[in-house]
Amino acid sequence: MAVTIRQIAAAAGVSRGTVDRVLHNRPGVKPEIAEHVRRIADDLGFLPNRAGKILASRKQPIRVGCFLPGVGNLFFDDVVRGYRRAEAELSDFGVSLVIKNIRGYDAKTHIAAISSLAAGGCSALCVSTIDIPEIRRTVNGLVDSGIPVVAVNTDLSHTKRLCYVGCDYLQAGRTAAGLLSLMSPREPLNLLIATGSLNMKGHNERIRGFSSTLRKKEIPYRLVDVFESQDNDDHAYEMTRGALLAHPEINCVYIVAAGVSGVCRAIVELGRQRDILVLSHDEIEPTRRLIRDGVIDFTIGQEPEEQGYRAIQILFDYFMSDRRSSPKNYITRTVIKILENL
Amino acid sequence: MAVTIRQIAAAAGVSRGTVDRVLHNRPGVKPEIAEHVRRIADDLGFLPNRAGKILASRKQPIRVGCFLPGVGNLFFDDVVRGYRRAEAELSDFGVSLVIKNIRGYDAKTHIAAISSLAAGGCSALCVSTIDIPEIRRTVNGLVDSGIPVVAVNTDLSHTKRLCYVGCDYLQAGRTAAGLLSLMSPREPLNLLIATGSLNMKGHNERIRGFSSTLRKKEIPYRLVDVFESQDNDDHAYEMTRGALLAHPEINCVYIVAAGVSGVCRAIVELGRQRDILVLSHDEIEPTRRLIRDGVIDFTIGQEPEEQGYRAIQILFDYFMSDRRSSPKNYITRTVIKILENL
DNA sequence: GTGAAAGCGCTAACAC
DNA sequence: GTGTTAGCGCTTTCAC
Repeated sequence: MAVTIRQIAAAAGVSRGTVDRVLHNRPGVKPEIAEHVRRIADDLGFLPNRAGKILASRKQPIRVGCFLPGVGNLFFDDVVRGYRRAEAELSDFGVSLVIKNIRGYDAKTHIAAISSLAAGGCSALCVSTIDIPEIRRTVNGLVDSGIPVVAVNTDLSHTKRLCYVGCDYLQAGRTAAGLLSLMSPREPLNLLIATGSLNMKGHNERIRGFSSTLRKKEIPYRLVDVFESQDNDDHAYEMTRGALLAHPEINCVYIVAAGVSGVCRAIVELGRQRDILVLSHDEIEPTRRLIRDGVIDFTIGQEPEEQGYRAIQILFDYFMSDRRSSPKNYITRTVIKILENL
Repeated sequence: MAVTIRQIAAAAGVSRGTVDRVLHNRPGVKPEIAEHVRRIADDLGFLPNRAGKILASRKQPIRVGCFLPGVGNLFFDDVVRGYRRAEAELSDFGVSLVIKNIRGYDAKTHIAAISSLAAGGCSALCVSTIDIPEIRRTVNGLVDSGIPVVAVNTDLSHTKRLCYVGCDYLQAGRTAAGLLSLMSPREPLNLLIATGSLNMKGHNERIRGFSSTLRKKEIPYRLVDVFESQDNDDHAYEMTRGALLAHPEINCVYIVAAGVSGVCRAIVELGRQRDILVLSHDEIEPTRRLIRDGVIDFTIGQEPEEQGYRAIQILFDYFMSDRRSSPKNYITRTVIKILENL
């Protein structure tokens, strides 16, 4: 049986209260006693028991605020599912969530929402937002005021966020190209890239990974056109249609982010789904349907549910370790999905 | 705050002890009172708090015995890793493991090992074994004597095992073929199949899924040869070498189970790695190396670590729910791995 | 500064 | 049959 705080107290000849004070670096213990207790705890290899900790700490429940721009973006539904699953598992341990789901990428709106979560009494935050200076400042401010923040799905570079939980965008792009190269196309690739936004670092990294791997594998390709869908299917449809009509030689469409339905609608309407290779990222229901319908050949996923789930687990562990743990980034796997393993 | 056993006791005008007895269907409570308490518990939506339960139940720690034939089979190392990770996470909750790792598939040895785990005071078992009558009988006997058994990686058909935690072999085979079909080979496939054993249901299911999907996709193929590696690399090497020499037209090798290193050694030695498509299952270190070396084109994995981890979690939840939960099978994902997403 | 004690929610041993 | 009580390991409050 593992060593308990009681045994340490007995061995050190002090009370359990004192041991607890020492172990939590709380004031009110004579330095020499503190040192003595610390030594004994170390010698005995003391590791606090989580079950006891959890039960006792129910008096200070943990409220986690989750911010995400998921309205109108099915992708985030899976992240929320992960959040909720973690909440269900940890609710008995005193964890509850407040989820703030908004639409779009307006910086002011994001800052206001994040700040209001913090003001609303959350003990920690999970945020999926844009990596720009104003937001980084906001996040740093929150961390300074004692609210740990986990960056979910999109990292916040050079901030004091606790850690990043999300995918490796570069690897995702590389994987798309790697799989494409295995398919050893007969003719040179005439490529149309439909990205989400050229302002989104993740999207650009996917493209960078994609093209660098194509070059490395010496796959001949020509980039015919690139456009931004702005996460809007109608817009994506128009742009795709225009590009395909203007450039009938296009034989491969790489959908980097949202807009999948729009892009594919154009492809199908022009009767090109048989002769155009279509690759995409992420795995929402419309994407799955398009794979089943034979329009999309494969998609590269990033385990969004796992991202939400892990972020909460990491925060919980962090609190349970007295905010001492300094968790590592958690990078979800790059998942290849084709019809058969959907 | 959730409703506690105390509140039920108060509401029902009885003691906490009585409530506990009712909730656990223990004898010694007048039926009408029991009914009354049950009603109140339902009305209040009582859900026992896991933290409390866990702490209290440390007096009866849970010992799980894990049996697997993993000696000499790297695949099982990952399953064990999953077992150990679950143990580490749950050790504070009173869970400990006894892992019995043996070599080979001799039925008598398996039965002896499994029985000895049960006799050794385990409260539950995880077993990866062969699905044959003698073993099914043994498992049923254990379950009858009150030891729940989870079938890990290989199901035990028509037994009283709690549930199956493992992959979908049929889907794995289908996915291999699906990906192969995306690679749209220029010439008809002349196929060599290297299976583990024709006695292993899982291996056969992979082959069945594989060939049915090839047919469905109308990929022209001819099965040139099939052999059993018996999980032995040297034997696999000899057989592969013989087949390739006898049939130089072979242009695709499907490695269904262990023996990957042996098969690939023959391919490389004969200088055929450039012109033969090589697909495999599972993802052990030699397989990864062979993918990096460009010998294997892709492999289909089954998340073995997740299997071990989940099996323990499921058993723990089962005990925490007073053995009432009757868990569902847990099927791990069919994972496609290529060089870029290894 | 330090010890003693109460309590988190649940279980089980022991009274009556 | 039922109530009471003593923990599980930890935190925190209140005395001294």
